[in-house]
Formats: sequence, C-alpha cells, structure tokens
Amino acid sequence: MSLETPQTSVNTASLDRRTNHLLAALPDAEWQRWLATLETVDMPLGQVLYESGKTLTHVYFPTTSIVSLLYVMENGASAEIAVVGNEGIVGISLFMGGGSTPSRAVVQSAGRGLRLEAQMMKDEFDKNGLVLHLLLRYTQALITQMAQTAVCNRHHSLDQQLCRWLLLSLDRLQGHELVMTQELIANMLGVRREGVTEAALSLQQAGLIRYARGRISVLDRAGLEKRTCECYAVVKKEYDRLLPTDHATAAG
Amino acid sequence: MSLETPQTSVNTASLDRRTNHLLAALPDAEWQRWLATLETVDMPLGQVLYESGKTLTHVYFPTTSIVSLLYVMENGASAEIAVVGNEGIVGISLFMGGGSTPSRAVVQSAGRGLRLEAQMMKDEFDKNGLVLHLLLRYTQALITQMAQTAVCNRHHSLDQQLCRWLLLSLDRLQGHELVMTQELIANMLGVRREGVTEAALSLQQAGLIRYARGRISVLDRAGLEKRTCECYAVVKKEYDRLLPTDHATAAG
DNA sequence: GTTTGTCGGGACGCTACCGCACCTAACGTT
DNA sequence: AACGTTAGGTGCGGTAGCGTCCCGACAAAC
Repeated sequence: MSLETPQTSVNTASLDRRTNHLLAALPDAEWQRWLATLETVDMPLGQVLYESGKTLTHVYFPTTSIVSLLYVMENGASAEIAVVGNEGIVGISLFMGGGSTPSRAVVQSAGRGLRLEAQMMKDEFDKNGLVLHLLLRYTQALITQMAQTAVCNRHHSLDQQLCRWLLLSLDRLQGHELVMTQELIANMLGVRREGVTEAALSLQQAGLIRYARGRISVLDRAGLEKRTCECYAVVKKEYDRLLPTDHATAAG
Repeated sequence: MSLETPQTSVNTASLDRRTNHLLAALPDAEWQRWLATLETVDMPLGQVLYESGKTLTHVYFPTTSIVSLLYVMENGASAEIAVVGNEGIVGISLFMGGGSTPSRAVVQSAGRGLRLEAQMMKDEFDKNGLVLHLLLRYTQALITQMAQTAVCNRHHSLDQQLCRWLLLSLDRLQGHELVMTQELIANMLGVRREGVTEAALSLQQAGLIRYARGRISVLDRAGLEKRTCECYAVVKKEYDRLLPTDHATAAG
C-alpha cells in the first residue's frame, strides 16, 4: 500500500495502534469505534496544528513526529511549554473541557500521526458526569498557570514576576493585604531574598505597595497590573473563562 | 458557634459551600453526599499537606488559605509551580489517577479549608470509564513536564537544559539522531541561538554528540544523562510510572 | 534593659546570558 | 564557476541576578 506516500490517507486496514502509546493502551471497544474515523496524516516541519485560543478541529496522536506546545509572547518571542510525541496526544483541551488553550502547537520534527475529529473525541466524554468536567476544567486552568510560570521564569524580570505573584495571591484572598515576608516570596519565586527586597523597594517607591515586617499592603492594584508582564492576565483570563463564578455567568 | 476557634471541627450544619469556588460549582446531589464527610480544618503557615511522592490521605479545598505547590530540588532550593486558593483543590493527582505528584504542597498563607477523604474522592471517579482514567493519567504526566520546565527555566544552566531537551526529544523518536537546527532549539528553549551554539559545542567537545548542518547525532546517551539536571529524570520517571508501556508492565 | 532573632536594606565581585555584528563553511542553483 | 542561502562560530560590551557578608531596625524573650 501507499503508506509511505506523503498525502493524507484515510484509515487503512493496516493502521497499527502500537505506533502511539495512548492508542495502544486504549480498550479494544474504543479502539474499534475510533478506527472508523482515525486517519493518518503527514505532519511537516513547522505545521501549526492549532493556534492559541482557537477551537480544535481534531486531536492528533503523533506517531513519528514531535509536536511542541509553544507559548508565543506579545513581542513574538516564544518558549516551549511541553513536547508531545508518540507517547501522547495533542489537544488535551478538547477532553479537559476548555476547548482551547493559550498556546500554539507546532510540528517540531516532521513525521506522521493519526488524527481524530473533535466531535468524536468529545462524544467519548459526554457520557460522563458533571463533576468530572468541572474538575477537568479546573485542571486545565491549573495547567495554564504552570505553563505561564515556565514562560515567565524564562523571560521576565524579577520586578514583573513579583507583580504577577502579588496579583495572583491577591486574587485568592479577600482584602488588599497579605502577610508574607520577602524571604518567603523569594522561596516561592525561586530567587534570592535580596532580589525581592530590591524589586519590592521599587514598587514601594512607585507608590504601588507598602510593606513592613512581613505585611504587604497593595495600594494601587491597577498600577501593579500595568507593571506586571502579560503572564498574569493570561492566567487570570483562563481561570475566569474555565471557571466562571456562579453568580456571574452560567457554567457552560 | 465556635467556627472561629482554631481546632479541627467536624462538619457543622453551617458549612458554607460558597467559600470555595469548586465546591460552589458542584451539582447539588454531589454536594449533599460530600457534606457528610467534609470537615473544616485549620491550615497554619508552613503546614505540609503532602510530600513529594507520598500518597494523599485527603484532598483540600482552601477557603481562606493559600497553598503552594512547590518543587524542592535536590540541593534544597525550591520553586513554586502553582498556587491554589479558594478557587481550587489541592490534590488533583487523586482524581487524575496518579495518586501522587513529585511536588510538595505547603500552606503559604495561613487560613482554613475543607478536606475530604481520599477514598471518597476516588469513589466519585471510579464510576467512569477506562478511557478517561488513561487520558487523565497522561495529563498528569504532561503537567509534570510543564512544572519541571518552569523549574528548569529558573534554576539550571543552558548547558544542562540542552541535555534535558535532547534526551526528551530522543525518547520520543526512534534512533539516536534528530534533525534540528540550533536556531530551532533556541526557539524551543527560549534562548539565543548563539547560546545553543556554545552549549552544543561544549557537548561535542566532550564527545557526547556530533552535529552538522541541522543533524544531531547522540554518541553518548549516558553521558548526556550524567550531564543534564535532575529535571529530565523526574519527568521520565513520572511518564514511565503513569503510562507504563503495555509490553513492560501491566497498567496499574 | 540587654540579648537574641527576624526582617529589610546595601555593597562587592562574579557569572551566565543577552544583543548585536560579523565571519566562515557547506550546500544548492543555474 | 558564480552566487545566494543556510548553519554554525566568534567577539564584545552590557546587565540581571547570584553568593556573600555586613548593617540597622524592630520585637519578643530573658
């Protein structure tokens, strides 16, 4: 057969599930069901499987290719959040319930893969409970936070990271004060205490916060949001989208 | 009532589900079921909710506290992977299917929270299909990779990160060669191309790899593993644990 | 009222990495 | 054979954050 030719080929009888570990671990019943719609596709270098924020049309199971989950920053610089190869699936947001992610998936090493239509994937999960979907959505938000942290660690100044951290903490507390020594913040951010001292000092001089002996008061929240990097907004937006507060929007 | 006293109190009729967003979004049936076993607990600063690798006894729903998911490195340095407050749950590995994570959960801001016994949580999910559990386990492995990336970005040299990246890529391909320009690797790692050139050069001089015009051959895999930071092993181990290859171990 | 510990502030040299500019070598094209 | 393109190598000044050590201010303990 023409399994070696480059063009997209609809499933053949010779589809080998062992080429992707996830598919290999699938129960037989599911495998048989999916078989009908699984198709082999070529995945050339640089192909964008999905764009940040866009809804997925398919999920991909790489077999001989590697896909990078990239976060592309506003200034165009990018950083890899994770790689997916023949051990996994590209498009977890589809079954996690979010439908999209703030990252981009790009083929990083040309090869082949199998893909499945989005609706097919979703159907598998619609059989399951509400609780599940809720928790999965939460998990996706959490993942976003992690990913953004990785990016932020790589690219942003301590000053901006401190702002982000203060804002994220503030969002999880009531009021505008947090009890937190600079030493502790340094541990959280993975930097020196002196670095935090310096950054905090400049925030204080800018009139954004005030602090003394382990108490930090946020005086100008908007100012912090202006000063921080994009990472804060990305995470916040994603949490809001995935987990709308009950009083605000109806749960989708 | 003594809701303000510090000691652990078993659930009272006045338990307010709105104090934690996840609980608030719970369907009524589940909420009623959980109510019987949910208990309010004090969460003092510094309390370790779970240690890296340990099995959870409870999941926690912070209400007025903040919990840090910390990754503690071999040399004792630590970095925050994510924070969890009244919007979430501490212990996702319980329903993700992994049972534990390589990170530690520490109370970062004292307060209160609700907790639920591990078995109770699990029971909610055991009603659901195999596919689900498989995918969730995969997701947890992915999350580990993200978290580790964040840590690695913060703390390790470009040289080490390059080793990690090569190894992770190699694991997802067959053979010992990858087609990849230094330019591309630089984009993935979020660093300058020249930095990669320098690091790659030193790896080549050490006899670990050889490369020319976008082809990288790994000559000494063990050498790379020796040279890289702990991040690679952590991620690999977690993938192996969560997604054992069918021919090797039985799926747990 | 002194001591001891905690918290914040500052100085020093050092290293890793950045930004930029430029160069060489290999290869493909025509 | 000439040319342009792509991959890799080098040099140089700049800087963010590190390791270390030291200091002052305040607070609780004795």
